[in-house]
Amino acid sequence: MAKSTRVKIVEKAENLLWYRGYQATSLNDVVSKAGVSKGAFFHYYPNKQAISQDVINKYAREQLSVPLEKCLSAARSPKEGLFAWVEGYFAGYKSHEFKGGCLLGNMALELSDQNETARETIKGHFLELENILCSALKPLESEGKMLMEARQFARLFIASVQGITMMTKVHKDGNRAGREFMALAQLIELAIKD
Amino acid sequence: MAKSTRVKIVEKAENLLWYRGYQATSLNDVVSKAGVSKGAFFHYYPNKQAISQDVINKYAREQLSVPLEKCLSAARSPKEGLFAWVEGYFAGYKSHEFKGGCLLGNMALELSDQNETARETIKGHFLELENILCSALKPLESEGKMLMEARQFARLFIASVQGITMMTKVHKDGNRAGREFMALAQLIELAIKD
DNA sequence: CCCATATTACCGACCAGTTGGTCTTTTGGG
DNA sequence: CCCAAAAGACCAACTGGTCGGTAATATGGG
Repeated sequence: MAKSTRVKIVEKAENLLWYRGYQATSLNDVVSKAGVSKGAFFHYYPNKQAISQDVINKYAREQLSVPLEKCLSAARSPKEGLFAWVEGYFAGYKSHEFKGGCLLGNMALELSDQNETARETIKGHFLELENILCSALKPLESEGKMLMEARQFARLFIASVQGITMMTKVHKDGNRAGREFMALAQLIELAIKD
Repeated sequence: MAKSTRVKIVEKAENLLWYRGYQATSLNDVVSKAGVSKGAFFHYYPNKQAISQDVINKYAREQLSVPLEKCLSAARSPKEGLFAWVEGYFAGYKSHEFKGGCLLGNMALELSDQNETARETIKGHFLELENILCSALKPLESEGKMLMEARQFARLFIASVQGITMMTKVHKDGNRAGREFMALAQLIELAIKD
């Protein structure tokens, strides 16, 4: 079955918002690249903000929380789950030649000060990631295996992932990126005992 | 002496680029807020890119590398220098109500994929910070006080600062921000022995 | 089953406003 | 008088969004 107009729009919008950002993505771009008319776009979405919200939610779910949960539940221990996730995230990023980075992080910096509702949405997604990590790490904390409070570690981990994603986008160097993500693994190693 | 037109332009441009980003800052805004004419602007700068480069360089020097070097050289040890810098950075950020974040990081995400020369400029500034940190930490490495390679730690530190700055911009919560920056201090504590 | 009536999906010209940038003109100190 | 500095009118291209209209699809009574 052919892709519905709505799906064509949201997929192209995700792609453009991811790789160009909010301001640099024009609705004309979205509709022409998606092969639909301006009218069709405004039939489904009232404005640019609305589709951006949709895209942010879709991205956070499909690219972040679902994979993270999958890694954590599939692994034999939270620590191994984290390693697996870092590896997968790095591989995916590398396969895109370190372009785009994390849509959620990009939108976070571009929109947080300009659009309060976007900020709230993004904040919610980051909190969800934090909670997913926390609920996986809490057991370790009770066993005394955490060298840092679980929640504190979760926050530092998320921030480091975002920071490393940024640095990798700037440097666009595979070797360096590898070492950068290795440092992330070292952080896990430092903070969680076996 | 009164501020020269050039200075008025660059200061206002820095302010707008910092708090709104590249695309969201229009030259009309810059000139009207700076109280100068369009003609005056284009007398000093050939285009928007050029002044953005100037602003990025000014910011990286005045807000990042100079303060970092000052903290490291004033402290009794690199570790204490880092703590002092984190504290100062946090205090400055807080006094702006966690708005804007780090101009260099903002531009990194917004421009790295759109403008190769901007990317190179930003990359250079991040490398400089890395080198400043490295040269301060190398001695500790020889003394066996580093639990992580000095360069590796420097990179993780810079990335974490960027990530935490991002998270703080999103959450805009003073208590949370304090804990977030505390985690940064813990990272230093974990990686450097006394 | 047929067909009138709604409803939804879609089209693309068009709108006012803004953008980065150009060009001619004016100003005023040395 | 000269010329760097400054002014601001102006421009084509583009922006997000509107609008009047058409085509396709459901719906439901006779």
